[in-house]
Amino acid sequence: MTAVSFIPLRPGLGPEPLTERSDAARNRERLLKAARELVEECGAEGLTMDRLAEQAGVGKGTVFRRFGSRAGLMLTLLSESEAAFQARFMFGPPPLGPGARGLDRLIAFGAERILYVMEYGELVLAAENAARGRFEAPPAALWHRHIEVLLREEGFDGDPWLMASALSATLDPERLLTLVKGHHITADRLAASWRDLVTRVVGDGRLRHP
Amino acid sequence: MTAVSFIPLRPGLGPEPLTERSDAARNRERLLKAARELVEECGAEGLTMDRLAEQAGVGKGTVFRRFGSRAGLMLTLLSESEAAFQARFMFGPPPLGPGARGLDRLIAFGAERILYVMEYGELVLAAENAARGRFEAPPAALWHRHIEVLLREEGFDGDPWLMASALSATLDPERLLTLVKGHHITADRLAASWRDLVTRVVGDGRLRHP
DNA sequence: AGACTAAACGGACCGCAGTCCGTTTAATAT
DNA sequence: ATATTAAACGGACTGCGGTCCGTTTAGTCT
Repeated sequence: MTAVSFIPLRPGLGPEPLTERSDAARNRERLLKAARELVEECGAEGLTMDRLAEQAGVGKGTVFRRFGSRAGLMLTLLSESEAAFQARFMFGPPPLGPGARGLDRLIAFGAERILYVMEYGELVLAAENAARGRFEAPPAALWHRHIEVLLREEGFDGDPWLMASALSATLDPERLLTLVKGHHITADRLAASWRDLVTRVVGDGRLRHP
Repeated sequence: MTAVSFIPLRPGLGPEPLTERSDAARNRERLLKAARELVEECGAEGLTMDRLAEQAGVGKGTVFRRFGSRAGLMLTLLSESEAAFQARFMFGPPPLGPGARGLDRLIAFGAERILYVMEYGELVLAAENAARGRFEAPPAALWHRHIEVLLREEGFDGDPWLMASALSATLDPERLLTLVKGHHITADRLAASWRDLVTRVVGDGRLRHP
């Protein structure tokens, strides 16, 4: 298994070619500031690339040069909170972080993910499909690996890669948001169902061999 | 539980207000013919509403009047095969249709669904989110119910509605297509993983109490 | 300071889905 | 036949994401 680099995302945060031209840096600041303002007052879906360019006092081409696409921009806006989330389940305290049993970490992971989507829903949704290019590296791949590892840790006897993919699909932001906003399902109920699902999937020994 | 009407979809197939004006009927035929031709030669993603209107020799407004949206059009193009699929799992022979045990029907359902997505993938994808209006009634709701019923039949002790939703998410066309086309997973492997998943979820008695 | 160059810039431009509204027309009533 | 009218029509229009390419400029080299 190859090593997983921490936080593979960061479309436009640090100096990309190691030295960034001053005007580029200035415009990046302007753009991020303007983007946060627009999201603040219009919501994520109210942010259009034209409006962003105008608000930042910058040409439209510059916006796309920097972020590649709208999804890439959203990914950038999310990168801090995503990184924090990643850090918590990779290095944080149990039961989310290492130190707890795999099943418990899985349960905690789902619960936290649900809360995360509740909080950043709009952005997450808008960031979902960043164009494959030299931009973006969506965080989803990391959860997938994470879930797969935890399944293996629990001695999952099956197809851990695909099962991890299936479990990830279950936490899809669009599904979660539809359930919560459209069907008035509570986050607690979602978390309970997730707990039930993963428990059955790992085939909890306490249940199977009482 | 309220009755489920068979084939709630059919945006523009039959005479809608029971008597359809002759020019409307004529244009509907033209549009469907042109749409099928375009999909044939350009694929689903190559079909644009402008091109369709032109090819059919019809104004753009007419296209939208008829189908409501691009997704609505795709839904219409799919309606025959969708109806056939529905008929098979609702009224067809076991193990897909009634007569088999719930778990076996679930397994068969997933396998068939996977094959279906392999075949009509592009269209299914393009049809995914039809606008909520007087158009469309996406088939997804029906599968959800179907899965829920089968879970209950197996004596599922949990939150059958949400679990059915989670299992549906697992069969999401976008996920399946990404897996097959992007990661070269075979349909067989997908079906096997689905089988594994639902077996664990219903908590197969043969496994739990050997 | 002046020349050079690669990078950054910006806005006109494109194709697309979807809307609006003035015009045409099929069916019906007289 | 003619008048009426509700429905269907069609294409100009909007707003969007994304691209292209000629122009400007920051940093460097002499």
